[in-house]
Amino acid sequence: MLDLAILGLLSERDLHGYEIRRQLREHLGLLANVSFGSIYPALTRLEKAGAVVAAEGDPGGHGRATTTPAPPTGSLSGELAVLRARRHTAARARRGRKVYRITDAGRQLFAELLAGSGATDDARSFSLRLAFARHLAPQARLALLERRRAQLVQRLAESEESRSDLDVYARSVVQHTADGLARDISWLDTLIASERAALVAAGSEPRT
Amino acid sequence: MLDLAILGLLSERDLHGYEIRRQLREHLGLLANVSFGSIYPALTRLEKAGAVVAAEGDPGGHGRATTTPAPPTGSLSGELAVLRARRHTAARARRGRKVYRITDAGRQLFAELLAGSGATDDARSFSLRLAFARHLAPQARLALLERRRAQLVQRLAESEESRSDLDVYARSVVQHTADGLARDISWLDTLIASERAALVAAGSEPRT
DNA sequence: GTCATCATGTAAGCCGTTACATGATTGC
DNA sequence: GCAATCATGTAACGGCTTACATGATGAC
Repeated sequence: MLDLAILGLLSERDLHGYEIRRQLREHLGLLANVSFGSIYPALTRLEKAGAVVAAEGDPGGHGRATTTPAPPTGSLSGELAVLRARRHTAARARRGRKVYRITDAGRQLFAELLAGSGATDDARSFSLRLAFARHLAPQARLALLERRRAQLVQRLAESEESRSDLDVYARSVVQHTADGLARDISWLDTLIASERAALVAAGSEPRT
Repeated sequence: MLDLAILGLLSERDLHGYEIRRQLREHLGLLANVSFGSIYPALTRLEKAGAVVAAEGDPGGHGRATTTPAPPTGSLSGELAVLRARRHTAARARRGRKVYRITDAGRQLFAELLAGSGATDDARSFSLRLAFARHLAPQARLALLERRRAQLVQRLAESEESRSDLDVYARSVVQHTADGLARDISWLDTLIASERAALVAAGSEPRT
């Protein structure tokens, strides 16, 4: 889950750990309070797995040529980010600030996590995927939404079948949860509808 | 969190682990899929802490007098539960089925967890507390609701202040989340209002 | 006689947290 | 020179999950 978020952010621009956290907690409210104790190990893990590479942020003038000597393959925004990050620090050595760049393998991993054969169960995981849905093929996007919808419908059904001998408070909680499910479902319905419309507009047949 | 749930269920009737799980996943949809690997260790922990005592469910006729020889202190429902559990098995030894009963220490722990000086942060924890709010003093109940309300209001404010350069999907997620927060807040408002009304009806001043 | 359900437990591991330790840079 | 913020990391631990191991009972 964290991996997905990190790769998602990195697939837009190169970032260092501290920045990643900021984006996570401001930008997306989802993973509101992920801590450094989470992020840094995650980055290390991803680096070992070859999903990202780290470039030391100018540690004294002897170059940022750690692994990738700035390949021209579409990473213009990445280079800009590095510059931006270095901007108001001029050329000073700002402590080993490691700027991470996603690799091709990383992009592939990201795609896999996003498509997510692995359990889409929880709300956070789904929200996160949806937040990055832009990187998904239209059909995959639609599939994601529909899978989620099916889950919620099922849960709603289950919650309805056992409205038993609860007291006021428990009942209120259960009811509110059910209402929330219904609301989520109709939200998904609008999203699904607009995805369908987009698919139709693009010319292909959107039948499930 | 699990401890709270378990103690809450046990404070209503004596139960064995398997039953606890059932109640959790049917009754309350909250902790939908807690697994045995969670529950049994939790029970063991609680037993060690003296919060519950276990009575072997008739393991051959040599008595269920493990720790408490059925004290007359209000545990009538507990005894009934044991009988109910044994009912359709007649007098057969149904494998060491451990029926747990909450102790006075357990009730106290339950009260503490319910009042919750410890972080009320997450939705699950709050919902769980509210579901057991019946066991709370009216003022504590109100305090719980208002604390939660304050949290949500703050989160909503934070989410509003950073509606930045997100794409359609991310924006939709953020917006939907914010809507959910607003909805939760107005739900809490109705609950708070009815708690206030109850307090007034009971004769005391509900200021704060 | 075998399958579903009831029933309890252990072990390994994931994913994340808090707390700790360190240090550089900027602004006052 | 001191505090706030930026920046990275480690260690210990918490809570829950999955998978595994075991066995009794009842229904068909």
